[in-house]
Amino acid sequence: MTEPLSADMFPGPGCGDRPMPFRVGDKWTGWVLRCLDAGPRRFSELRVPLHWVTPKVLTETLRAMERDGFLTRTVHDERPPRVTYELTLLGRSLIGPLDGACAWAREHAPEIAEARGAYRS
Amino acid sequence: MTEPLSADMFPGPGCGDRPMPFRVGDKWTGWVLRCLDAGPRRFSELRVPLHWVTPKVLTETLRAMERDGFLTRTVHDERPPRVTYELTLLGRSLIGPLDGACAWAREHAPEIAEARGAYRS
DNA sequence: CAGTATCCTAGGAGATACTG
DNA sequence: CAGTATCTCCTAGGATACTG
Repeated sequence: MTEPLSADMFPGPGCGDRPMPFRVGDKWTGWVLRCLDAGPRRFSELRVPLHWVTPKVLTETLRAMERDGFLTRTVHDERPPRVTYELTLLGRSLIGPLDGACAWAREHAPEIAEARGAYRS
Repeated sequence: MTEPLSADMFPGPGCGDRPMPFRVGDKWTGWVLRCLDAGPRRFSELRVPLHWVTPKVLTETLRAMERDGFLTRTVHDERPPRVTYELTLLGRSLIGPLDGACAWAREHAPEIAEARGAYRS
């Protein structure tokens, strides 16, 4: 059994505002990758840490990732309905570069902030 | 003396259309990084390989990179005017993750293409 | 529960033309 | 040479409400 995802797994919508010069796929793809890293999740589980993403946009993100072969969408024939999303091997292979990007950001974000502060005109 | 940049250094505008789930900064930031990798370049030099980017957009890209401390812009007091762009250490530090992203794309692009082809609905 | 259906808007990006 | 100045357009993304 995988641990439940925390509602404050990510600091907030502000994440996207930090000086992060890397982007994986669509705006929320990176966060979804993180959420699915530990195992399959259902839609409502993803909505917990990503509560600042509307269901429409989350659906779009998930569909795009499915289309590109990053994850599989499984509809379980139950009542109430249960749908789970799980990373494919291809999707997992994105984690490496994603970690690289995050490491870069963690290391260099202060320099960007400083450069922005010093920038005039 | 650095080698001149080739007009077909990049396949074409289609580059951006290939399944490339990574993005560094703005749309053309990655390409500019590549162009400046070998040494400082002037505006018109950059326009050679990036001839499918309008001057306005290229300027915007360069200004954003300058603002974030990725490159320096030097105006030489000459006639005709000469302006050169050069990567900072911070800008150079982006090359590593960029290479990682490109390696990923080179290795996995076929899988994405296949997934897209197989995707129905 | 797991989404759709609508409507709307900001700004990234491009085309075209002009200038210190 | 190294850019500006306008104008325009598109679509990713969001707000809100509803449904099988």
